[in-house]
Amino acid sequence: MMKEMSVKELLDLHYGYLFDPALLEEIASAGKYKVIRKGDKLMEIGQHISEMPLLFSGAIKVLREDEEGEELLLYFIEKGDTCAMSFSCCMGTGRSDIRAIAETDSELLLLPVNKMDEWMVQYSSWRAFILDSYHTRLSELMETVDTLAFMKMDERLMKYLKDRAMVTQNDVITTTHLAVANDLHTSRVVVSRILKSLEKAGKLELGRSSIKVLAL
DNA sequence: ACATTAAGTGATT
DNA sequence: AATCACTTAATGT
Repeated sequence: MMKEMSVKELLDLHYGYLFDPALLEEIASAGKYKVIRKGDKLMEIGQHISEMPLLFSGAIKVLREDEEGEELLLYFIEKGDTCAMSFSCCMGTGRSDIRAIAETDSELLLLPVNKMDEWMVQYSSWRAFILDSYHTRLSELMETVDTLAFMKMDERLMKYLKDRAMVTQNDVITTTHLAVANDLHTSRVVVSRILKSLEKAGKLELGRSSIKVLAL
């Protein structure tokens, strides 16, 4: 239906109001446009980072891993967002602390870190954007910490499902209880039990490999 | 038809 | 909330 858009057009559409024309031009020429499919891995723990993603559409899931290789979901990066963390990561160790996987099909632009550095001093709009992104990421991280520390498993699960429905723009989540358990760092049995009780409470509808969130 | 994977459940810690 | 053990149900080949 929609005609193919050039990178520049996509940039103008999603970020035009944020950056000044000169910067938009630079971003368009320096960035590498990429389309990724659901489930694709964007970043692995320990992998070297030399680029920062700028999301046009879709959502990226950011995970942490413990010593035994068990995962834990940190947060989602949505369209119009970026991961400024990768910037500081490059300045420091240069290696990723996290794993990033596409939650949905997504379009993004990869920006080389050295360029970002230049833009920081040249463009105040870029500086403001990075700072704001930093703030957003930190807030989300703190929210995750709160969730982990203060909420019970059933509340955590419900929040997780709502978040996931939100970023995918879809109240039906296609996943397995096992996959959910891995994201929340718990066991499948626990997830199955809580999901059942949430269904009885009328908050969900369960199917094989699908969960429909009703209480949005 | 058979094997595999997803989900449900009681009992125990 | 986690783990074990076992069952049932849906799906893939």
